[in-house]
Amino acid sequence: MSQTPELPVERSVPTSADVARLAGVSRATVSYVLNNTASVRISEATRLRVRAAAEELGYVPHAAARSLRAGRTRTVLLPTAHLPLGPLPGPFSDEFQRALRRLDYTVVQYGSLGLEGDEAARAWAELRPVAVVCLGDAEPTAHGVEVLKRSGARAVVTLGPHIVEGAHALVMDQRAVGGCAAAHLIRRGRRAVGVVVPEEAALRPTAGARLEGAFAAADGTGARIVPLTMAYEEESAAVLAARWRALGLDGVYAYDDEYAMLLMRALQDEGVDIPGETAVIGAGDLLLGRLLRPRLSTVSIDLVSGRRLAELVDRVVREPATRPERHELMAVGPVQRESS
Amino acid sequence: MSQTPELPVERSVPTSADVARLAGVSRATVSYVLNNTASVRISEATRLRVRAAAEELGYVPHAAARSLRAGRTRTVLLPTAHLPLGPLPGPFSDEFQRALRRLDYTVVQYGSLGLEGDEAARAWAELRPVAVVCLGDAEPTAHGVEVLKRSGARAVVTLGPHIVEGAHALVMDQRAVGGCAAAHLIRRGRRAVGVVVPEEAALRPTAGARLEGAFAAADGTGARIVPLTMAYEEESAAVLAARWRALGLDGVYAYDDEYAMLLMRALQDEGVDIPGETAVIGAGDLLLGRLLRPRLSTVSIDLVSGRRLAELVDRVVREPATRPERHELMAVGPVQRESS
DNA sequence: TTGAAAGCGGTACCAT
DNA sequence: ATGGTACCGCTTTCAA
Repeated sequence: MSQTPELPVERSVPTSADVARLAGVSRATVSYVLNNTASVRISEATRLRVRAAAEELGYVPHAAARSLRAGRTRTVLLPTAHLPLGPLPGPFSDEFQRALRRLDYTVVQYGSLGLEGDEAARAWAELRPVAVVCLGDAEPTAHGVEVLKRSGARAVVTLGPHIVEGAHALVMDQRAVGGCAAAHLIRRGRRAVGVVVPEEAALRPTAGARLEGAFAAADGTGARIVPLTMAYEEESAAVLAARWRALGLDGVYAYDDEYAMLLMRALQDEGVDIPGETAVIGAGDLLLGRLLRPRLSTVSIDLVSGRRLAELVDRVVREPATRPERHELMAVGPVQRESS
Repeated sequence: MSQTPELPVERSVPTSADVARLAGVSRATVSYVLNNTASVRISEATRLRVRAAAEELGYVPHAAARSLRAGRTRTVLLPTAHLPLGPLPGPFSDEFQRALRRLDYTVVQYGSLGLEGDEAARAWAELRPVAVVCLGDAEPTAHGVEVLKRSGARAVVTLGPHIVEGAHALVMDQRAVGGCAAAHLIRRGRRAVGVVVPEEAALRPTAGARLEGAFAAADGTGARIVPLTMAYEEESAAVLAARWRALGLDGVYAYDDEYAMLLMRALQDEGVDIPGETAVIGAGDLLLGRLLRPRLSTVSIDLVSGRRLAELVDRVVREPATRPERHELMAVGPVQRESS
């Protein structure tokens, strides 16, 4: 408190009025210049004065004031329950964000960790996003969608497994993943197929859909599906592996590659031959799956490009009359390696 | 710009004035009731009427209007270049966010993908966050910090490797990670230690700091450090492995566990004995590292709890006079397994 | 070419 | 116990 020359610490934040004063013009002029408003012609001299003043003051426009006045935002909200975006690969979200930014949206990710259902939707609605894109975890309820729409959201898009009533759904059907995995195992002659369902709560929606898909794939083939719960921990995998032979399974789809790698190692430690005794398949086609021996079979999940999803969002925003559609955003296919 | 195609469906978003009208009270009263303003006493009957009206209309307050009036937000901005949060483990960020929410902040992650340096800082400043916490990637420049402060940010916290001038820095020194890894290898008798530097641009800051730490650890020990670039792809690892013997290294610290697993497999395929011929160590203590054989040695990175970091942020926000400090937020330690 | 002024949706002070 | 009202910072008619 005594050494530095008393900086007026609480110097107030510069507003467009400050810029106007310094440049000797009106606030309106400042707005015109800084926004390059095409419908108004401002002399070059004035433009320079305004720009210089803004620069000197370190003026940054106030987004809240701007959107309050405009009556709408360009905010696209991505709610996330779990931080590393649920079941989506990194490159996809990167591309998605870039594309949205190029379309002049402000992409904001809102961590909804402590919030439940409708409470979360309310919190999102307070920000008046023009669109809400739910990437897998953090699904909105039907009522939540209603709240968002009422608050001005022109597009509520869900990539989750279910169609949420009222949402302009772009459905990414996780059932296809489970179906593909189970079908692959059955095609290769397995008749008793375990399906790992992670205990982690955040993965439940995805896991449930994948399991559902596995059941559907087994339907009418004579093969049976056995759900198995497991946590992402070595011990949990070991416990499951210990009772493996009692289960009498000859194949297992282990939710995703990480769970599959974990389980496969536990089974090997238990002396289970893979794929002889039990075939193993994961999902996601992680690079690391190729490092184990035997190499891990997997289900590759190709998403539509982030760019295309961004364009879809943009279209719905501009024409909210668009009927909720069901776009297929995901292409899945089995990748057979050595574990199946 | 003509963009409102007069949709009849465009029922306007309910405001507190609508609620007031429906409840037959003034806007002030609505505000008092909905915010439970302690300094004002409202009759129970009125409260009920207001609440019912708000409910019926599906009223959600407008965050922008509120913070415009308040003159400040409770927004904590987490800029992220890469979407799944940079080099931080998931549980940490989860906890951090939860804790901030409990302290009544609104946590918003802002994807800064297409933005460069000062441009990014400007974009963040438009949101008038009360605090900005940079979690590793997306470091602000000194000028960026200045812009943020001027725009009203009370705390600019960086967890990156460098102290940014003006930022209330809580430094997470990634150099310690590299130092720990290198020291471990040297302690175990290795004299020529490779350090993998990922080619991925997003990892550069972290990787650079870790490399720097490795150099420092080798200093004066007679051991030498050899930087090696590698991309996160099987082929890149194979290329590196192919010229391994020519490099004459007897140890390698491979940035993190994922790179380490990739490289280790490539080396094994090349016939390099691990750890006999070359010791390998990663960082991050991933579960998957234990699944390979030999089991991967690693550097465990324990962060201060997210809760504590949240409390630090809160303190700086409430007492911005707090001198920029250098907190040690990270505790690292070697975890020796079989690969070293 | 520029300025004055009316709001956007809330909040909080001051009356009543 | 409530209502009236003046703002917050910015955009955008409408006039000059």
